[in-house]
Amino acid sequence: MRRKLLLLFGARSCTEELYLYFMEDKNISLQTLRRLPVYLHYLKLIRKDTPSVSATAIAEKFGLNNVQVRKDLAAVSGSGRPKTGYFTDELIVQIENCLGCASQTKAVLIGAGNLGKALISYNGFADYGINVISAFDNSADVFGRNINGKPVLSMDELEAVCLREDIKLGIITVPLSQAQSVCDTLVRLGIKAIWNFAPTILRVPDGVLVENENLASSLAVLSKHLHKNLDS
Amino acid sequence: MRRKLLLLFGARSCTEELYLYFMEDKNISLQTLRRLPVYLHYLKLIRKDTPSVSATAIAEKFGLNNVQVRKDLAAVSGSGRPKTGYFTDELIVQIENCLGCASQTKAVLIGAGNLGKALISYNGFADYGINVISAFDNSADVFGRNINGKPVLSMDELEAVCLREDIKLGIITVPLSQAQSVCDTLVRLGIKAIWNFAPTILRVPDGVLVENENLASSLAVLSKHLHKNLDS
DNA sequence: TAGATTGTTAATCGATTAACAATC
DNA sequence: TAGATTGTTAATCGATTAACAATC
Repeated sequence: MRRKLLLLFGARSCTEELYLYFMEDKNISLQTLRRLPVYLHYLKLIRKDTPSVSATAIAEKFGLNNVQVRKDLAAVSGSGRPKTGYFTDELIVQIENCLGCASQTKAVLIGAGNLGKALISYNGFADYGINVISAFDNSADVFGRNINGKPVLSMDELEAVCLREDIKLGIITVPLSQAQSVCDTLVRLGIKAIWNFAPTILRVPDGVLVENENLASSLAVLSKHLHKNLDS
Repeated sequence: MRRKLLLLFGARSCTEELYLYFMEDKNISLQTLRRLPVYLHYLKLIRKDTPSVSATAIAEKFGLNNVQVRKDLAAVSGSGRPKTGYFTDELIVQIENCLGCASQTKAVLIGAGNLGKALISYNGFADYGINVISAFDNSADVFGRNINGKPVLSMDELEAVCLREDIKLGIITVPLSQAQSVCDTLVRLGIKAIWNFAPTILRVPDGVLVENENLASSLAVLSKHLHKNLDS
């Protein structure tokens, strides 16, 4: 697809060309987007020994359908070659570009309980260009402390920090009862993407994306599977 | 559905009836299963003030389609009444039964890094009948310590514990590089369900369920959404 | 009775997979 | 050239939504 657009280049105005370019890039399916980081990690692991890799080999590695992998890669690359496959280094760069790993996105985390503390201590965010600048929590246990070099501030300071730093991403790790009201506050402060760990579905206006990391939902699936086997 | 089966009761043998009962119970769609805990939490919250609740009201609360909620509830309840809706307490019990909240499932956790520590400190598992009995890690930092009253044991002891306690659920919070080999070990020790936090897709034989809590995938979705908005 | 609500059947939508043509 | 591999078009599958009949 990308290749075709580049061939067309020159026949259209530059603006129109760029528009089409971005439009198409946006149409990556949600499921594809979720698989791309898996491929990316794997490719980084094998890059030293394996200069080129085929979709078939990746599919084999993860037990996926090879057409699925090829479609996923086609969405970001378009530089695969029959017989050869894809150049590993090239593919890594293309996936990273698609995911926006190079950019720096500042984020805040609300709720410094066990899970919140673990997340702020986790250093894997940087790989995706995400930088959690501070946590917010009113509880006396954590308020004022430093975790992983990041300050835990009072909720009173949330507004000032969000506006000053132009924060676009919020991570919610508060208990269920506070989740929706924290969410509403974040939206009011201009946040455009929310990573929600509370076991609920948050209501947000159009243009704000919520990604639910609902541990309860996963537990339900696992628990059900175990009981299914017991029943039969 | 359930109601129909109960009406048929007596016309069939008891064994056949029970078989059908469990078969149908198993066919709850994956997505429905993921939403049930969300409803359950909400119902518990409102049970005091709200003796009965309609699917429409629940749908409204979470911004879902009301037919979807009704289908979800039909899968576990079948006791809804036109005009009234569902009795809150009854619905809670029915969802809990479906999810197997009452039973006790023992689990082990492999990898007591930041995330592993947070999960073992999290007390919400009990709500789903899951009891993490111990963590396993060879790192000198954590090995031999107690976290939230649960011992962190050496990996050498994993086999003995799994077999002795008849463990069916394993939680993987090790780094990517060790994830598949830990998974293989757990499968060999008879584990039937795996909750995987490593950013990869694990390969398992038929009959073993893997639930991926891939933080990298979620970050990819969030990161992409933020960049989409910047581009346009 | 009238109206709110349930539950079911059919239509739509998105994602996966199968079949096949194109290419190095 | 022959064969491996890509990329595309069509078929399938599961989940969501719309339309409607049933019920208290």
